[in-house]
Amino acid sequence: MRDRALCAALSDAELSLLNRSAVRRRLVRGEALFHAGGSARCGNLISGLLKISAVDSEGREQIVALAFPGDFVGRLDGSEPHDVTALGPAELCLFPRAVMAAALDRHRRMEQLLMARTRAAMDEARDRLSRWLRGPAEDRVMALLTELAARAGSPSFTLPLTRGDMADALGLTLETVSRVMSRLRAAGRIQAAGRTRITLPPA
Amino acid sequence: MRDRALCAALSDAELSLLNRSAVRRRLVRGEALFHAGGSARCGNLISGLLKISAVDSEGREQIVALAFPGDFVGRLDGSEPHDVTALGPAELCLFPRAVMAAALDRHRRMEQLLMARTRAAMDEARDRLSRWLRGPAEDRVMALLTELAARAGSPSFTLPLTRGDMADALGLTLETVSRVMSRLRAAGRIQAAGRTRITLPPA
DNA sequence: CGCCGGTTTGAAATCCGTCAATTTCCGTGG
DNA sequence: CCACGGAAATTGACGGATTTCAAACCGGCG
Repeated sequence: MRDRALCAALSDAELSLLNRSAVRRRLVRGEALFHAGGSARCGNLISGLLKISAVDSEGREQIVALAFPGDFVGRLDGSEPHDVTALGPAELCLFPRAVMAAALDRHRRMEQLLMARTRAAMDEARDRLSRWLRGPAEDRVMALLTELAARAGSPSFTLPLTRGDMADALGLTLETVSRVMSRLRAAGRIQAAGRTRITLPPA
Repeated sequence: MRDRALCAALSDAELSLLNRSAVRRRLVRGEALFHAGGSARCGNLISGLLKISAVDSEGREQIVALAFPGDFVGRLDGSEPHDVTALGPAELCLFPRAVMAAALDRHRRMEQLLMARTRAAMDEARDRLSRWLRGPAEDRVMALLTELAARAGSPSFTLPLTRGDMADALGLTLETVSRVMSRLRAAGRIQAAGRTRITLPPA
């Protein structure tokens, strides 16, 4: 994990120093890590999957990003504009903001890594604008499934989101997602064992 | 302008040094600054408005961001994943990538400014996910107009986008945008003189 | 004056959202 | 081990909003 996280920039000595203020945290499905408004901590996702979401004025939830293992979560300035919630069992390594900020200040390489990640997150958000939130529902669902397969590193994977979560991510309703999944299965564009075991044909 | 751009971090001497490799560029409406794939330059938008867009497999364009005066455009690593096009007459100050990268390497403050901007751009993209690309067409159009009014610093402004551009930004069709604009005008939710002079009522 | 890009408007078809009824899955307790 | 309960998912019907296709309109510029 360490090589995937920001800590890759640190020496062993520095790492153990940082680790003294580290807090391990485990979440279960649906448990909130942060709420919109602020947080005193930030850190890395070790395992599991998080959703980063906003709730609009009508009370509907929009997922603006997913966090995968190795991703940095939280803000250095404590301004957390979104809710961050576990989609399943998840494990994190958290630090007080001040500690993280000091580490970044000390290690330029670490700061550059964070910069690169932020850029990547921006590109991902923009990508989603074009690939997940336009066009017919079928295309959106396929785009999401394709992304998850890519992240899983295999065309066969366990779907970590409920239909409702998928709907919130894609800007659709739960029912539409369900119908589309059924249609995709019937058309042979995906294979499904149970409700969460998905396989994408080579195509 | 300088105080709004990254150069705010530089001393006069450093600035004049940097300026020796600066290139001024003017664009007319529809003229491309970058094409998806790569570019050798990056810099600041001085005046005018740019659209940053991707073209999907069906040939439709999705605007993933707008660039306003003072915004940084281009990438330090040359990987430009989007098309960047002028929405109207625009003026830029460009540098070779290597020069910009060296300046950032030398001036930590400048690098931090760029970092802050990248974060802001990410938040903006995520915001748009929830505010521009879901809900009824009327809400989306109003959200765009409100944003433009805020950027213009006045409830009365000249619409810099064609109906087609608005549609590409909002994930709608040109016709729907036109219909919605007519409806909004009829309902008194906006005032329009000619096709581009817009005024938003105080609300 | 007439072209042309941009815009408006219309009518029909389609897709998606809403409301509502079932059904499936899965963990829990008997 | 099975039955039960509830959450998640599926499916159906219907209405409305948006897209699509098509035609007409406006305004600037050669």
